[in-house]
Amino acid sequence: MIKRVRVRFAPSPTGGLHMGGVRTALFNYLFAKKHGGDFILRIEDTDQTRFVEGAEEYIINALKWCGIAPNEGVGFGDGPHKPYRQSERKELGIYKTYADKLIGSGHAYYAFDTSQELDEMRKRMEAAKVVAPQYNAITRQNMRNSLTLSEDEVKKLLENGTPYVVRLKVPRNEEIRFQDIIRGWVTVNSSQVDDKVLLKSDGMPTYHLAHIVDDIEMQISHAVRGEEWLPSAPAHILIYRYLGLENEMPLLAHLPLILNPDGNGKISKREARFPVFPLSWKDPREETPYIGYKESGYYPEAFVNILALLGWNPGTNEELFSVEELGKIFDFDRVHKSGAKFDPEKAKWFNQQYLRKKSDAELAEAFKPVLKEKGIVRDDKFIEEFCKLLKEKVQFTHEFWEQGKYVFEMPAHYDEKVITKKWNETSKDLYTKLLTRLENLSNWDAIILHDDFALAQTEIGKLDMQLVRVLITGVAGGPQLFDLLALLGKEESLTRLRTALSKLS
RNA sequence: GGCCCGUUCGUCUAGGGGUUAGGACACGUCCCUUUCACGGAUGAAACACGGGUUCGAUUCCCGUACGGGCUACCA
Repeated sequence: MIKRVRVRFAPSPTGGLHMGGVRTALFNYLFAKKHGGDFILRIEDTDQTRFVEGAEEYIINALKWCGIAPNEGVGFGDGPHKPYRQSERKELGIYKTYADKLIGSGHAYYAFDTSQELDEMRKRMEAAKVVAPQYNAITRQNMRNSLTLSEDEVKKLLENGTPYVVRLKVPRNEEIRFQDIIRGWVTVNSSQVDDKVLLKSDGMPTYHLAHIVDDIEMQISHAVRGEEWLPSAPAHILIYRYLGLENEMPLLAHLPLILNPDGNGKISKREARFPVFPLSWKDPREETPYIGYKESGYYPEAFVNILALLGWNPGTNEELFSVEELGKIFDFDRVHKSGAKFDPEKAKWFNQQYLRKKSDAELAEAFKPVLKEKGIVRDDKFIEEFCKLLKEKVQFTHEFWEQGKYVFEMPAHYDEKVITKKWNETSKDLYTKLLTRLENLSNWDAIILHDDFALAQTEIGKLDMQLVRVLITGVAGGPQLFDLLALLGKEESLTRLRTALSKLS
């Protein structure tokens, strides 16, 4: 029997969703698309101490912006397995049922140790030169739990309402072998796995129990998550096994991490010199908000394209893909094992590629707010023409202004380098003659201007086109000069030329 | 420290027992353009190291080095 593909993205609402998380969501989404399956959003809010206001909403909005919306789950209409928020599922007693089952079969036990007692145990272990103190098959023998306490004592403690956790009883020395879709077979000895807490003293499940219960109940076919989960996967295998669900458990896929471009480690939101969040994120606990890809001028399709190629590739030389295309060709067999350093420079290039695919009208529409903000009024046709001229020069919409503001404003000063080099005592006379010629020109379009300039050179002397450009715009570079003159129009162009001539005397 | 995972140009990567080790970003040069950019061409640039296995290893195996992850009543 082949299971229907059902994958989930299951973040914790502990902050803004960063690009690594989005990439995990994306790969889940693409895999679901590829196999015509379901993509589910589950909110894993089992840690009440780390809950952050607005995080859940942010996650939902970010997925929407990226165009990788789940078809089931929190914020996306729920579905047959609702609720999809673990805190709500806990109220239903779902997790306790499974925990009780494990206790019943002797694979889990109650532990009454206080955090102080746990600290003391760790200190003792460290003093005894144990490098990694663990609550495990050895140390649990000296702790206060239902394995060391008598049945009566345990009963009494429970009746008295003594706080307890439920721990997984991990065997002392047993090979645990499991297959990962991306990494192949992984073998770990159970001596390396601690007796993981399954149910916390506040009654909430930990991730380890909760995700397993939910993946089973929600009929998840593939558990796709970051590499940071690989070390705890053996414990998860044990839980499935002790629950008698090993044959029903989802296939595992551990994704490589996205690494910091310079130096090492996972991308850090604090130190990064590039956006790490898709949308800007204001953490209620912090002063300054983080600016997002959206606010930095990235198109969602570019952002998604960048992410898709971090740790995966199509096996061809093509690099530009829409989400739809990716959903047809993506699969785990071409996902890497090793982490990928993120390159902000290449990210910009991707955005440029998408910007250039936009029509002049679309670009103009996006640029209008900038003009409006500056109090500049121009008709649509003018703005479109402007965008057409400058689109080859920009990577982001906001650069239209930086690159071409001289179209909308009279030059305040003239590029010094060019003036120093090219403006001499004969210039004023020469360009005044040019001005006179242009005043008499009846047609003002790029081709006519081009021809007339050529002709002018034979009649009034050699013109320096870059100098002309500087007289008109103030800056040394820009789009085709004749196109630019045509865009400015005769009156504006000549006014600028006159102004320059008088200022430069 | 221990455990797990990894390692092809600076970066993202293709490839995979016999290749001039391919592409993209960034960088250099040239062409196009009466400027800049775009585009085109081109250059520099990589199989971490040491042992095996093999006629032959960048490719397979083992070590080492390096990188990363994990090592909570966090996910």
